[in-house]
Amino acid sequence: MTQNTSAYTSSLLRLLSERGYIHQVTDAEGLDALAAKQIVPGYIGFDATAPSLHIGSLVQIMMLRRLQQTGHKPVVLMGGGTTRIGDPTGRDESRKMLSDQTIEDNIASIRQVFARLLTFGDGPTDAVMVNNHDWLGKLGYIELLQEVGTHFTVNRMLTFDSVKLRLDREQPMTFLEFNYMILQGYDFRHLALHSGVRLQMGGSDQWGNIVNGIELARRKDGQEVFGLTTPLLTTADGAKMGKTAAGAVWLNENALPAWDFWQYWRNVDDRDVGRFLRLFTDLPLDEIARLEALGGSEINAAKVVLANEVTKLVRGADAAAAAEATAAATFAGGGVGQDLPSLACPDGSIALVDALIGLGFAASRGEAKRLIAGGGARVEGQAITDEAHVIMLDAADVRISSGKKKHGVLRPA
RNA sequence: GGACAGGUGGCCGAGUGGUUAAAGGCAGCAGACUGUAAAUCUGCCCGCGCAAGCGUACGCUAGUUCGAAUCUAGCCCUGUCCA
Repeated sequence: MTQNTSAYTSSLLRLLSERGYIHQVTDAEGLDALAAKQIVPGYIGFDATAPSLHIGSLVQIMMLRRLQQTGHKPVVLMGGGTTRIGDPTGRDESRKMLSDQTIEDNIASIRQVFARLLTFGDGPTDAVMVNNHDWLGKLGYIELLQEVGTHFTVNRMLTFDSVKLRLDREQPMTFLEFNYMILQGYDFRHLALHSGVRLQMGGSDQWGNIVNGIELARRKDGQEVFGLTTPLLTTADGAKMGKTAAGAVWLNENALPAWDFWQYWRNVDDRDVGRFLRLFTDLPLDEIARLEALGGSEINAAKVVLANEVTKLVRGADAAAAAEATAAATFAGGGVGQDLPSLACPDGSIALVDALIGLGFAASRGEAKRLIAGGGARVEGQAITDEAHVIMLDAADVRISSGKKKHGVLRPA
């Protein structure tokens, strides 16, 4: 779906299109015209199932940022109400329910990240955060059926991918989950009616849900609203973004240290560098084109830029600088950096096995031993293959490594 | 409520009484090669233990058996069809 950029007159669609955010738009010309003449309030919904979003949501967050950058108004919709139901999209099993308190806590925690990337306030293009529990929670069942239920046919609902997937796999889909798309449609209509929102954006898997909302707004209120989706973001080797060995790449600092966050971007596949720079940084396009063109091992310089820029946006400039310095000291200098995970060793000695576990490089003693036996454990850069090895510490820090990328420090307290 | 089919390690998926801590694949970890990349090849991949070994594990519970993931009964859960 790559429209030619020059066809757009609004800076919003031009920017989104140039940087690779657009997969589908319901009415590109209509939206373009609207964005060219007025402030378009646009929203994206986010789940509140965890205390932090991960980088799978970063495209959406960045899209809200682009919206604001081009003079429009971002609306962050927290799914306080819909999280109580659970989005069946992309899931082949039901998800367990969360308590109200957990959901509220999650929303508060997630909010911190948005505050870094968007400017909140009361001005016409300031971002606002809303919670759909505020209106969904008030809806009675009968009321919901009357208001919304009459505009959805089961025939149509059954054709949605999220539903078909379950049915095809002969997995259960509860009636509760089946209602998710109705509520999401209701959100759009509600925001269009009460907050002047004209655009919903989201991942390509949200297309169906978005279209539902558009139809609902049109049928109930005669309101014309628009939808836009981003391409499904996978890494060059086809994996969904945001999952790594250790788990998800969380946006919140307390869920994932800045060092690990920075490292994720530093280790991105060569083929992803340009695309990620466009999506996840504010660097100008010609600068990105230059970085992307770097060949061979020079592309590593571009990866450092990517890691720095993204970390700066999400975690702050200090975090980015510290991570870069640590990387330089650790990988180029063969020393240790401040940001590496560390373990205090007050006793003056520690078994290598315990050090590996303490630093989080191994989950059990057996795993640590296997790592050592396989030649993957290093002390001060020297591979140690003796499982019973004990490290003696004097005054200085000792550098422990698992493989080539994971490094940590033992501090003699 | 009835009939039938199922519930195996992070995921997929073999396995119908002992040689099964459970084939194979994916994911993951490490080694080699490199550029903290990809691809490829090699090793590892439940826990404790130096080890012999021990402990857990095939939906849950109770049985049959010298011995069960495999057989029996009850229960829970899921799917398909019927009411």
